[in-house]
Amino acid sequence: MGQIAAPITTARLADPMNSTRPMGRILVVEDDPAVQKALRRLFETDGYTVEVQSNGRSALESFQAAPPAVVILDLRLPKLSGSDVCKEIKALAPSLPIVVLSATSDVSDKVLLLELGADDYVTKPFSPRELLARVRAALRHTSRTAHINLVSFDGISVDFKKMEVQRDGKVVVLTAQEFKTLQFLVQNADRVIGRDELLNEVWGYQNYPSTRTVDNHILKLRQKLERDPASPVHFRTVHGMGYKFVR
Amino acid sequence: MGQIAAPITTARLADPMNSTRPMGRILVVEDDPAVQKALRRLFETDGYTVEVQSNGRSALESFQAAPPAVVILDLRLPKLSGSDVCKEIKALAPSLPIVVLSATSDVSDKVLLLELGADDYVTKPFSPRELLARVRAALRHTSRTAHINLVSFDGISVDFKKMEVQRDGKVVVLTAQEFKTLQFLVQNADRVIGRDELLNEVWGYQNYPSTRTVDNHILKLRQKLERDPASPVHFRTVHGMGYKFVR
DNA sequence: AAAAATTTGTCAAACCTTTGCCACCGCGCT
DNA sequence: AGCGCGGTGGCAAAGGTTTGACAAATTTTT
Repeated sequence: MGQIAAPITTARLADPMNSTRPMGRILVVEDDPAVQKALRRLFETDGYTVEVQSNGRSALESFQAAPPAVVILDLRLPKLSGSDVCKEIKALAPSLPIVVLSATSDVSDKVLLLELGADDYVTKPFSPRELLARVRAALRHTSRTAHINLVSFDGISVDFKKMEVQRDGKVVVLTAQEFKTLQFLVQNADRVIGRDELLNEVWGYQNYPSTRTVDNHILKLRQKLERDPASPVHFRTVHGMGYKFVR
Repeated sequence: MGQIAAPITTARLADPMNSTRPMGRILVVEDDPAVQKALRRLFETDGYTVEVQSNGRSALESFQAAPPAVVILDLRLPKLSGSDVCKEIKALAPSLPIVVLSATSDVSDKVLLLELGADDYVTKPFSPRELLARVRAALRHTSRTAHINLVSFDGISVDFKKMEVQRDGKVVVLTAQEFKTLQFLVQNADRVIGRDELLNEVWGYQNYPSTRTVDNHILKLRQKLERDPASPVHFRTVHGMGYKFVR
């Protein structure tokens, strides 16, 4: 298991670019304490919340108590075999991605994998980067439901795919964070959103700056997008509550 | 040979909004009943219509009776070898994508595949997600990029078929990796693409280098193709997000 | 109705990340 | 051994984000 012990990837920033979601919870089902520790560190460094279970039974219990966003499952498990856990979970939540860790490639039977309903598969020894990449990919796929590419209102158009905003036909340059904020607001139009919620949803659990930061970003959005930033129409503040975006 | 030794296809991004698309029919040619069952379930879950054939002969018959959108082909087959089936199909319908399931990652297989005209292949312990992704990619490939062999802009022309790039009439030599990166970018023009996504789609999972590597390749592309590499026009960086190719 | 308390707007400096670029290492091919 | 390509790590520069202070606005208390 050399590679797992390898130096962890450079502490990446919470958000792997193309998502505005907070990182999710990960359920790691693994009996080897060393691997547990390594995985925990790996994912926590990347901004996920990690829960570890050492055996199949407790994993299923934990799963039912609070379903995570992804499950990482070792096939060799005490109490209840990995395959059974996998099947159980798939029965309960078919769309929840499961990444299987297998000790060797001797499980080389594709049948097994397919039958299990696992979504992805990594053989040990695996590289931290690869596992991370697969988890990210898994998350990306499931959360891509109902994705809008383009919204426009009042001469402003927001293209989520190109990450481009135009006002009256002219491109307005937004920074990454500004864009993410905008995206979240637009996707939650008409709803009052507290600073805390924005912080959670846009900034993620990793870095939790002061609430002033939110104000600043709203400010910038108003300056860049409102016709009269002094009396904002779209980015409204709801005193004592937060902000609300209306078209 | 050098550059063309690269994998037959470049993996592609799964389409974000495939939920409403009319997914096609898939012809699965596979003799192991267990795998048959698993594959059927996998694809039907994803919305495809699946037809299964257990041997080469019946596969060809079925194929002629009603051509599917994609063929998934196991190489080890009774009656008629997978390679023959592949050749036959390619002879009848050159543009129809075929994804081959190969038992081993034997190199000779890959060469063989190229000769056969398969569009993609998946080697033995494969993950369902991966297979699904490849099928989706194959479908998109034919529907979108199949006929586009050549793209040109700003005095630069990219010939995907010949794997050749020219700038102002002069051939520019790109390495395999550079070319693949270029190809992915061009095929996803105008969209912001994160380093992670590039890593996934261009580099693949098996070797997952540092994100720095992506920067380097972009750098090279800029040096080789941009008129003024210092202020790139086509290979734009989107700070905090990734890169975006625009013509 | 004024004062006090709380919340929000605004700005620029401080701080931290990300990117561009380069030199270097290693592996496979001749 | 030499070459070329792909990958790594480091450094400086570029660019963004966060903070903290204070003004302005709003609500709550006297």
